[in-house]
Amino acid sequence: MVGSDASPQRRLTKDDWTDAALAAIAERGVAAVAIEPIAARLRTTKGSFYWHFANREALLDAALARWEERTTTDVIGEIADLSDDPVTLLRRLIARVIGMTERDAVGPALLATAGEPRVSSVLARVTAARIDLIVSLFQRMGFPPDDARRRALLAYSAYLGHGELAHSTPGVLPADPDERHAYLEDVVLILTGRPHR
Amino acid sequence: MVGSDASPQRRLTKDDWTDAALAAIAERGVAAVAIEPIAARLRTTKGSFYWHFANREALLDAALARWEERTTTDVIGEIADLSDDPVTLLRRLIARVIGMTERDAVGPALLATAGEPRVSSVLARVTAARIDLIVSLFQRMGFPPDDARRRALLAYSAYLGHGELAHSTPGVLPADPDERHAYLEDVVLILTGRPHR
DNA sequence: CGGATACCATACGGCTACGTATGGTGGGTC
DNA sequence: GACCCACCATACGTAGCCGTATGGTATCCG
Repeated sequence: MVGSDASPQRRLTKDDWTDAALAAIAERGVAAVAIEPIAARLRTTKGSFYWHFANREALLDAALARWEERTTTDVIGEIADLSDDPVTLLRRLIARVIGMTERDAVGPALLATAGEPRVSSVLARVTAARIDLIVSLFQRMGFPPDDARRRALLAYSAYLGHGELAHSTPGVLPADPDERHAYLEDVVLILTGRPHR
Repeated sequence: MVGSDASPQRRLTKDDWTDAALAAIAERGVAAVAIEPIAARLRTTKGSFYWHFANREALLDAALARWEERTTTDVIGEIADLSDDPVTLLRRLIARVIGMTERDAVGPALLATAGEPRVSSVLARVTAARIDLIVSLFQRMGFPPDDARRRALLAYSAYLGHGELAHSTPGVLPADPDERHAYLEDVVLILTGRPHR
């Protein structure tokens, strides 16, 4: 349920195929990047595909590259406004996750296929960039570097895990908007709070 | 890298096939539960498989059931000794996760295939059981029910996410044992600490 | 030691996906 | 209006996997 099924009768571009591949990944995993099924969804045939791409691998690479770019540029670039105070930024970052129950399902799908080298290298870059951003937020809150890194790891783990929950068993997450907001506030307080001695 | 490839020349049991299927899931996802490749790994043929099982679905069901049983019995039963104090239990629970870098990779693989009904029902049960356990821990620490549930959600999200990180990009996690221990202590303190006003 | 039963190998047909080859078609350009 | 080239459909051969059918071997049991 991402890019829908495309209009019937117009010419396709390389990007149409890439988007369809990402939609397939989001729905049924990397293994679902198969030319003929996607062609059927796009209401075209392999003939179109093999004009735009050399083979299946090329399509997968293009999809991964597109996701990497979108993910890093959008999320990180949009958040890291660095004019606001770090707690606000962290809250915004977390809200972005908690807010959308229907998240981008590509990330989870890729995590499951971390075995493939192509996938794992993309994942490594995206993960590192995101964690570094969160580390910098905690540092700007006054946490010493080691402490900041541990908190960032915890925060990012929670981010990933929340995504998995939303995608796999959304029933356990708060459905009511008020509860979601309370949860968000609680998470921020817990992650930013100095523990009692 | 779980069950290795089995000895060459003895008779196989149903459980041998089930274990091999779980190993396949751990390595390459649910889609890797394919009879002929697994048969090759077990150094036998489909003839063996179709004597023990009706079809591929039956094998997948058996593998999922086995994982569910192992997961709930082992982890929950072993932790929920309920004689110790809840903070110790939580620490033990978290340590079990942080401790093994090489985790059981079946969980992450299943999360990725939450689309399939068979997978999702197993996941729902396991997830609910685990979260309920953690909720009870926080309640026994004195947190009111709503608060306890939110903290449990955060803790379980972190659990899942940590597993994903360990499985996909272990490089970002602390490698040094001392650092791992410091991380564990920090996580416990953060998750159990009352936030400052 | 002869038969029955449990377990396995092999061969087959059907399906689906990959990749290639080759022949359309339609919208720009002179 | 002839042409060309970007773009697509169709047909083909190959390969991997499913599920069935059927025959083979090993082990137990009387």
